[in-house]
Amino acid sequence: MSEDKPRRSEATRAAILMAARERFAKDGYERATIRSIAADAGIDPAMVMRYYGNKERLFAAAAEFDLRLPDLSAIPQAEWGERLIAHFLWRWENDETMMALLRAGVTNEAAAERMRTIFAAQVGPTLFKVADDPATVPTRAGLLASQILGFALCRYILGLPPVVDISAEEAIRWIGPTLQRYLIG
Amino acid sequence: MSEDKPRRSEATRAAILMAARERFAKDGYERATIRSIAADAGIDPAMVMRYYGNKERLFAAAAEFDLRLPDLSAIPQAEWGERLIAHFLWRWENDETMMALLRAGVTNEAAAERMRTIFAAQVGPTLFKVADDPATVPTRAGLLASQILGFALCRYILGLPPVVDISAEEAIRWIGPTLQRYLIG
DNA sequence: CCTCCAAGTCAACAACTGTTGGCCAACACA
DNA sequence: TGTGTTGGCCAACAGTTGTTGACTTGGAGG
Repeated sequence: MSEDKPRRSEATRAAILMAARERFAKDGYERATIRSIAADAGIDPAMVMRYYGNKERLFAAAAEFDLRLPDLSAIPQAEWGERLIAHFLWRWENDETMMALLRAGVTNEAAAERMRTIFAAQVGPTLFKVADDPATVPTRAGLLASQILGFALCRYILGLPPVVDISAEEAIRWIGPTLQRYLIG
Repeated sequence: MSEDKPRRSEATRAAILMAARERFAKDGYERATIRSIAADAGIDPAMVMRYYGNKERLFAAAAEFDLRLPDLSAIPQAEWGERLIAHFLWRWENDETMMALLRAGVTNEAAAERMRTIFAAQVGPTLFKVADDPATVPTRAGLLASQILGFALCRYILGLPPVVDISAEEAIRWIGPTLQRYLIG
């Protein structure tokens, strides 16, 4: 009545979600069409609507994301910066949800709002737990995000040649100290 | 014959270009429609086609951009980082072409290619002129771009609250040293 | 056997897109 | 006066989009 009990089959439901994440990551929000997502999942476009209602809610479901930030209190303070950039490098290359979120967030306000929420809910608390001066945490978290997102933007989305060519070890050696300074400098 | 001599009126031609830059900056490439641009310019959509041929070429014209990088050899080396971030902050807030380029570059391959070209043609040479070791210039330029673009992304596009709230002076004090290290560290 | 219902397909809708070609008004010049 | 030419508008095209509702299938339960 109040909440309809929709028909469902977990298998195709998951297939839709996977295809959606791929398309949103590759094409962004507007160019990823319901039809292309359905084709990738091997089903009819109408199924996508039946399972997720509309495109906006499909994106919301596909963009559910956990940064899986490490517990900094279990890591020597001197290694925080390097561990963080290494973590994000690995995360970015093994979960296309981040790419979907960033590509969509640049042109779609709802996706941008989602990124802000994830940032506030996951980055903030991680830093607060180990902060000397809580008052500076938001600024430090923001600067952290700016360097990490900027590197990902240049490397995975814009494909700036010199940034693409940087090895993982080099990236850690260059960017680790930057994050370190933003965290405790 | 071979090349048609199109009808033109510099006034409306410029109005179209200005409206296009605004729309591309606000909406990105796919959501900025010829019709909305024409409406902003107060003319008929067909005029846009007559003056610029098609959407892709209109964007190419609207995304013509000069970073106006300062000549580092005329600045004390110790100030390079702060001067650069201050310059970009000012540039970003006074020319929406950068926003148009970034918003479009994230979902449109031609726009991304344009950003790569601008980067290679304007950032590389500026650093080469004052470099000790030319071999490291591309990497340094790439890291520079990652921090600057990342900050702009968080501040002007995603609108992460703590990054939006940072004052210009704070931004210069935090990010200047980062760029300094990427340049000569 | 029949019945029922979830799972899925099909065809169409209205809106919007980039793009095209024909038409009109005004002015320049002979 | 007539004749181009320039700058602009209008209406329509073909294709694509998100979305909807009616139809078909296939298996489980009686």
